[in-house]
Amino acid sequence: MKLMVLDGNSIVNRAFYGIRMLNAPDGTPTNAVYGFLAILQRLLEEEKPDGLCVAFDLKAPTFRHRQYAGYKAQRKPMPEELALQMPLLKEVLDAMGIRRIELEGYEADDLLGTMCRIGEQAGDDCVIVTGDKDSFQLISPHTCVLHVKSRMGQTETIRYTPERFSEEYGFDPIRMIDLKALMGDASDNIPGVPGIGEKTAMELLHKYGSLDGVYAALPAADIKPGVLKKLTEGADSARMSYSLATIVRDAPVSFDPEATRWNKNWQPGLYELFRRLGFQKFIEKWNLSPTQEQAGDQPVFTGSCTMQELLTADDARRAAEALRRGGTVDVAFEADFSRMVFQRDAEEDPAVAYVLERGLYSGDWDEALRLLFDPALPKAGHGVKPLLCELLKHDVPAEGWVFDSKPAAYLLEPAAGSYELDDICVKYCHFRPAPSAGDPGEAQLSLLDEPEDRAVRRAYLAARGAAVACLEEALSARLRDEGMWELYQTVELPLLPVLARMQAAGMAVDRQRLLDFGVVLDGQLREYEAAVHRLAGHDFNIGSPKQLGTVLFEELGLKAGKKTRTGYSTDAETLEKLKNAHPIIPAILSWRKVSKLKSTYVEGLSKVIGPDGRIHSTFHQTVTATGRLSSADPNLQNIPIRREDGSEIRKCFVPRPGWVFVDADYSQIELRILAHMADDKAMQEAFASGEDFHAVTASQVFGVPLEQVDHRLRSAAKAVNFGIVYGISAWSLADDIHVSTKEAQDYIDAYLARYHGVRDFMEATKRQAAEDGYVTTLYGRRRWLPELKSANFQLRSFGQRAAMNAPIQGTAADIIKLAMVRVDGRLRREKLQSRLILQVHDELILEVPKDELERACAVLKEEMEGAAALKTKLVADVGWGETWYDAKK
DNA sequence: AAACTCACG
DNA sequence: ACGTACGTGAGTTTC
Repeated sequence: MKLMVLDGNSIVNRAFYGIRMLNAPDGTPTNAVYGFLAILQRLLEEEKPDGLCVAFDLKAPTFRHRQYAGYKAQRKPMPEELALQMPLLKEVLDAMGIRRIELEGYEADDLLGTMCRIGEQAGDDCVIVTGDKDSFQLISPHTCVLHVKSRMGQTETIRYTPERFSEEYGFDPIRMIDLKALMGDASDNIPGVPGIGEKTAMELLHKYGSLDGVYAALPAADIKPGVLKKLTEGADSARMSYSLATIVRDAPVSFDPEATRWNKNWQPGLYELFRRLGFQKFIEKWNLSPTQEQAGDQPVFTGSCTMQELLTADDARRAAEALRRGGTVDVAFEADFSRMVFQRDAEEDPAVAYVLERGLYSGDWDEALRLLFDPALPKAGHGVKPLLCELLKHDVPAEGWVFDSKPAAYLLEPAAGSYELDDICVKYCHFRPAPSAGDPGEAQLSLLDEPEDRAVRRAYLAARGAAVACLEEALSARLRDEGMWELYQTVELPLLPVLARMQAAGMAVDRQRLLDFGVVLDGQLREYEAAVHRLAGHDFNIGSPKQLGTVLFEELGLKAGKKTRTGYSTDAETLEKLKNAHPIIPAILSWRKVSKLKSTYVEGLSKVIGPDGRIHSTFHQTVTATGRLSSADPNLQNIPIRREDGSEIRKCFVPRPGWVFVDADYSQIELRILAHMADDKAMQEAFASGEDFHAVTASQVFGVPLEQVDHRLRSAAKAVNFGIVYGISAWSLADDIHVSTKEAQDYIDAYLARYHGVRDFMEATKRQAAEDGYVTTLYGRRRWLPELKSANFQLRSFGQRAAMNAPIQGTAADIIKLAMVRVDGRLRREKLQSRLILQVHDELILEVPKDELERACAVLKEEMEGAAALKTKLVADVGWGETWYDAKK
């Protein structure tokens, strides 16, 4: 059988520091337990062990041979939040029916060692899961270690087999004991040989194989005199350390691998326990249900009402008339728009829901839509953008929408990831929308799986409509409380129809030109491929980083740079450094570049050209943490431009015949926002001078006259400017511009000294973020930063950088969104045919009839520059042309 | 599904 | 001491 044994203490520790603070509804901290379960769940899926057992430390004042005076004395006490969770974890494991083991006076390691020995002797394969490296000495042909690491809040495991271990350490796993005997381990209070660190210890072991080998060779060995002295003097300590580092493999336990067999043998009370802890995810994941009655966890709201089918044009007219007499009309619809439900949002009795179904309606469908989506009718819904696009396809105006719960929920929690109506309804209104039981068709919850059940679906839609009404009240109040009501009313909500119109309009593509370019790329691709294969001496898949790594770093013996988890890093930055080391490198870089252009852009874009010859991207309004839009299917916000040969793609984007593109981008909008928000006079002056901003920065920061700022100096200043916006650190700036960390720190210091307004602003922002748990933009958009409270250094640092970046990036997002609303509104008010078709973060693109060119350019520039009155005036640079490439040039 | 790489602001 | 630039989406390979 396959036996999996886990180091409970070590894993829970990793989980605690790796996962942000979580609490059960009653306030009990749960992040460590949650993290442990997340890891366990993944391991169960990936490893599919037959048996499993979790070992825990149980320290007691009894004698044990690994103990000596002061052992573990230096280890910091467990934080209270974690200590509280230990009994909880054990309770959870018991309820899950998972065996655990602990023994007075023994550490988890010893129990793991003992269990694996017994398992191996019984012919089992063992997998040890731990976050410590101590257990590496247990690795054998039948025992491997899964090492749990957490980085950037994500946990991952690395499998150490004897081969993998030897590859990394250069000696056998059992020599791990020797290594520790030499270098010691502060966290385990193993002294080792004083003065010998990891490097020296590794070197010695590589040379002499073992601790005994080192001391056997000692007198005559070619060891540096200093090291020799330390080894001689530390001999006793080394011996003692050796025995301290040796894991016990015969702890007095009666362990039977068979008794650990596990197959989801849940114990009674597991559901209740998970519910109490708020582990909804695991309840769903493992399909747990309450053992007894224990009806649903949320009150169910049915939105019960009288259904009225709309079958004829007359029905539709009458319904529209009736709806006009209520307040807001709540609309719910099927994803394919084949069925829609309209309800009056008022405490009217009896409540009526009008049902419009494509299959049942006898009149002209488009006319029905026009009647029921009358711009004069105030309407509300959830996630209505797709509906608006559909309406536009039918020439029905997308106007008169007064509320959409999806962008509202997004503003309240922009990092939530998903805003399903049911979920936010539970969250903000404390009920789950469900069909009413009294409706025709005896709607049952279980029937929800049967979409063909018309009555159930209608009732469900009615419940959704009712939910929207409740959400409007709840979310509006929350938005007001949190200072985002105006942002919602003046930016997000009005933007909705603008985005819908952009999506519906799409952007035309010169398919032939795209395909021709594809043929050119194909030729290049073959050339580069042949060159790479020839230089490698054989064929292989250049697109496989794994194979590429083997060829470069093993066969050709090039010097590997940084490593990734799974092997050698082969990204462009790494290869760039090797450019002169071997002629294969430039060929690979060229292949990569061409291959990317071909597959992502030529092929990717060709695939999504619609029957109308245009590409209709989706602009997501509820995705980014900062308030930006994102674009998908396809992503039109990452079309090449930076490199010469990539911009050929932009030449394939063309307006309809007789029209042109007008393109405008904000000049340095983020830095202008920074100058304004930080109220930094020096930076504001730099902008006011009208000179090249990065050059002025260079001049001011490095104390050089403007005329003497050369390219190198300007580049450095530009990098610092970017770094400041991203939440800078010397380490990463150094990495980016290839200078020493000290030099980078000097640049930053000089910058912040010159722009002390920026320095104060960043400090104030960080302090504010720590106090409030969130940061805001100029217009009140919020980003929550739970990472700031993390016990994990990396996560916390990330939170601080995000805290500095979000107000700037987010304010830029606010401004361009407002600009979009203004541009769209003005074009329509002035009865121009020109239309907004694309946004790329700081850039807007219009499709414009040639005779409107001048007007459109003026409108675009004015509305963009006038979108915000900053102390540092906004500047938009406008261009136009027959292709996207030409318009931006 | 996750990892890697790379396109954009 | 710790080790990352901020924000996205897509194609390919590998597990």
